[in-house]
Amino acid sequence: MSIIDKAIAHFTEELGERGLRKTPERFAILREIYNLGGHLDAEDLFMHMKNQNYRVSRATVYNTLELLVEVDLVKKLQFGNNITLFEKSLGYKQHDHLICTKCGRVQEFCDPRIQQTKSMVEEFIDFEITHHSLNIYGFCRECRKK
Amino acid sequence: MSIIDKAIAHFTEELGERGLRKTPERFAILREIYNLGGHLDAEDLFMHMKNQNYRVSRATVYNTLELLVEVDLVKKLQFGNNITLFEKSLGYKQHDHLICTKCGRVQEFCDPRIQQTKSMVEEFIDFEITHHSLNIYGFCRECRKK
DNA sequence: ATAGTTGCAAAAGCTTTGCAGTATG
DNA sequence: CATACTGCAAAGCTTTTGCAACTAT
Repeated sequence: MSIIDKAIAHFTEELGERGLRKTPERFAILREIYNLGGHLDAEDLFMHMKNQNYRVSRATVYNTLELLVEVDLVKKLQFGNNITLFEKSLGYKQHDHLICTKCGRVQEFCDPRIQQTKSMVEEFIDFEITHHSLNIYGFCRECRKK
Repeated sequence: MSIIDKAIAHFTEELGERGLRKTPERFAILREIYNLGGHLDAEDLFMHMKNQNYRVSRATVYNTLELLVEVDLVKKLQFGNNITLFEKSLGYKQHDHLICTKCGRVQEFCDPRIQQTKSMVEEFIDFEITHHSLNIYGFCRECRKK
């Protein structure tokens, strides 16, 4: 069973549990995100759907993205001030992001230390963590050369 | 010499070096941020200035905030989707933030591990770091009790 | 004197909302 | 068939921009 099929199955189940309707738009958007891959914003996604002659509205794109974030199929990323991107999350291991402020490129990286930090926070500050966001900004290798 | 005086001195120097004018509005905004303390957004700051009968415009508040971030006197924080807050940074040691998604409260915490992560990124990924943002979201002690 | 800055209001950009029509369960 | 969901366009919010007036140097 491929990742996309697992995602669709999970979405179907969640929609059922929540008493929400299984509309074709919702599945089309999920499929598009998983097929495209990478990081994309709401407008990108909307245009991609339009270009393929899907009849979807911006409102539905925004609503569905929010829903997909809620059921953990998509992660919402916030970089800098007004850059919001989304990425598929099923089958992805935990990672954080490096953002090049010159060329805008986004790289992923992993460091288990963040897990230790989170454990420390839960234990000593008595804070119940739902999620985190670690972004490191600077210049990527290519931009440093120039 | 108090923190605020150091901040003013630093700002004066930076403005001089950059050939920018030392306008009363710029210093008034800097003073307001350091006097108020805590986390505040652009609109808060604008209203505070207005209430004290300062004659400043929103544009100047935004421009000056950006300038203060550039000269490292103020840090810009981005929480969730559309929450941008600013905090004074002179005399503050490095820290990150815990954001309660129920009551909106923002707590600060320190963990030296983030420095190790940054060193690792610089060394092994060849990425030149300028700054980072680590936000942990969840429920604070008070909200967990309810 | 002369640019850099400011205030004001309009514009821009992204996201949400209202409403009438549509289609899921 | 009832009503959750959709498309469309208008409205909302925060931030930016354009321009005439002002002022630091």
